[in-house]
Amino acid sequence: MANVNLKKLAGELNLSVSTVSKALMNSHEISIETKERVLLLAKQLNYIPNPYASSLRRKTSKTIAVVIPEVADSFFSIAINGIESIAQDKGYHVLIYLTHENFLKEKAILNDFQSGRVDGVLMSVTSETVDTVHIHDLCSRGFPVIFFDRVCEDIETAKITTDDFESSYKATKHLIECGCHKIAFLSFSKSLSISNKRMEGYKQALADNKIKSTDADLIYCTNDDAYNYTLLKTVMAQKKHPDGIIASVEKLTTTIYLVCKELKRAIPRDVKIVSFSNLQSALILNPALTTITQPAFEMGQAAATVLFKALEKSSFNLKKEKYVIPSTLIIRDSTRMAL
Amino acid sequence: MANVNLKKLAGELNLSVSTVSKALMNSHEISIETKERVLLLAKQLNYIPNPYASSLRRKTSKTIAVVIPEVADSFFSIAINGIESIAQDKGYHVLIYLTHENFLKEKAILNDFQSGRVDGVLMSVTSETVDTVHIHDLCSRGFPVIFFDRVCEDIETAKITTDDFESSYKATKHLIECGCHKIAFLSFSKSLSISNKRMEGYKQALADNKIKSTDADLIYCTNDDAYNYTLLKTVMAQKKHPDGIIASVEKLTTTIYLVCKELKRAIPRDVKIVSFSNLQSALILNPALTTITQPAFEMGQAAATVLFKALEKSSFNLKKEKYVIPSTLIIRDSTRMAL
DNA sequence: TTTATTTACGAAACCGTTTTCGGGAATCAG
DNA sequence: CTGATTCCCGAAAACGGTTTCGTAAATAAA
Repeated sequence: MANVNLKKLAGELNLSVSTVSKALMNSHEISIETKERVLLLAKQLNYIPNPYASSLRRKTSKTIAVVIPEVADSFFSIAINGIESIAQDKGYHVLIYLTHENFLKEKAILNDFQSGRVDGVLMSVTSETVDTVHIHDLCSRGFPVIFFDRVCEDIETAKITTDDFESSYKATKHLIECGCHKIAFLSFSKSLSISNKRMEGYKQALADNKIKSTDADLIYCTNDDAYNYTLLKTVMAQKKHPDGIIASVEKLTTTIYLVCKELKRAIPRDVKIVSFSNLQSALILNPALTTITQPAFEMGQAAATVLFKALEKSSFNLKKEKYVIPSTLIIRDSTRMAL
Repeated sequence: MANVNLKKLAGELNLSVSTVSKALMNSHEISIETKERVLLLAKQLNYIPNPYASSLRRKTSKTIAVVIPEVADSFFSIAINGIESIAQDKGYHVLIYLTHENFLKEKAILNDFQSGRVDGVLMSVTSETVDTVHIHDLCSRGFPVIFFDRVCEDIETAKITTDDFESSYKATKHLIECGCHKIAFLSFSKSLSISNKRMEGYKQALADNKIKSTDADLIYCTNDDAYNYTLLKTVMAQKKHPDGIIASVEKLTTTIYLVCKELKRAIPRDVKIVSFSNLQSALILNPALTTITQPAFEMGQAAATVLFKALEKSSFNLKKEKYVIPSTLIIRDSTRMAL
């Protein structure tokens, strides 16, 4: 492929390889005239340096990794957008790895990073991740790890999150103010801190409003849509079904809507629904969905920005970097009182 | 980072670097006992080869690129899923590049591939791409380029598409059968072949059913949501507004729904809508959206599969590879007659 | 026994950069 | 005029693998 390299340029110009290299790097050791000669020919021949030779020598790859559970989720899609926008600015390349919520995959992917393939990683852990030695290993080697959204509590490194507790609290309070008495919380992982924080916000709001919380109202969904469907169906089929629901993850929205449709539970009359979601189509749903919308793009940008700060200054202390970017509760028809 | 390398292993084992390397590659030149010794120590010390040293020497990177307009679109998200699933199987890494429908970005990104950074590219061109020399350049150097979804007609290489003409024809016919007489087509690019094929299918269906097509019914939307909103608003505000609409791209769905809501045009009573879309939430929209759903995951997988065939056999002729995976028309409430 | 072949390994070149080091020529200070 | 700097460049080592080639020893063939 890349047929024109430094040696070729050097040959054409009657210069040494090292001189050409330095000229291209705008080194002060090289005279202006020589630099111009080199630049000119390099442009003419469309010289493009071999990134792998360069990475090998410099021990930096100008590449970062993004490790996420999946990409078919608008939060992660939009976050990638934010990450990529910063990376492109900085001239970095971004490798994408999907774990599909599989812990072993996550482990294998991170293990590979010891090879020096990437200069740092932005990640959201899987819902299965409880053991964190694979991440700890990387961190202890000084490898930059930045968590965004789904963080590991027990690892001290940069974390970009949203205000999960507070926004969940607000959403729950909103449901209560709308007259809900029996509010269910749809969790999707027992281990994920993000899921637990949201649950805590929910519980706190109930407590503050003197509503007793039952464990029966905590619905543990999984990554399996079919399973979730039957689970939610049994929940909503009960005579004393919840009159308010908080879905702690976007993908549960479709399921709960379908269940309500099937069971002829009218939203918001029979049950009011609010969901953590970044779906652009939330406002054209039937009915329009009240959402807690996470600042996905901003979180992606923030994560990338922090990483690049660390890459630019090796003394940069990632452990101190904690950013909490607030989510916004957008009230729509699915929680409307008079309808 | 990667402190344990071949030299280290060789030292510990009293072997030469070349022997260790060959042992790890399971070369026949190395005795079984030596191989076992090497493998054991490599595992113990968690040896991970430096990918860049290897790429430099072998002139292959075990990395592919995916170049797409954006990722916050369910078609592309799902397609990435398909691509990544195959790549992970094959032990390849995938670099993501977003063009944001910007031709110059696309050009710069592809130009960089001459460096040997990636072994091949899967791409969907921008809506601005008319000049295709940058792609031609790569192809003529024998660099594997696989188009998926948004292809360039004038470039002979592997193409994975869906049946844009036929599915658009079917959708239009469906609208006609639902009693629509004035059907508008929402295009999003004058140059994109995919957009034009869909338009042709639409026109053909009109012609076959003796409905005269007016240029006024071809609505050219852009990448700017706000612009599209006002454009569609003026269209739908007319007294003789369309009674049927085909949205040729997913992102226009939200816009047209909002416009109808704003203008109190009832769907499907006043206007019936069908959209090219992979939104999972289509069936819980207000009303549920009739879609032409593209086989995004399968297209991604197919594209990756073709690429890996080419990478495994250098004699593989990409020019002959054309796959058309059909879309499916899913009829829902937004085109229902009696409502 | 001699010759040919196989087996198992090491030395060294190589991939294309970057970077250190050294040195000749020119410029400057004394 | 001599010595110290500065300017500009090239030789060579280095990065960490892979691959070619050579070769000593063991084995097979003649």
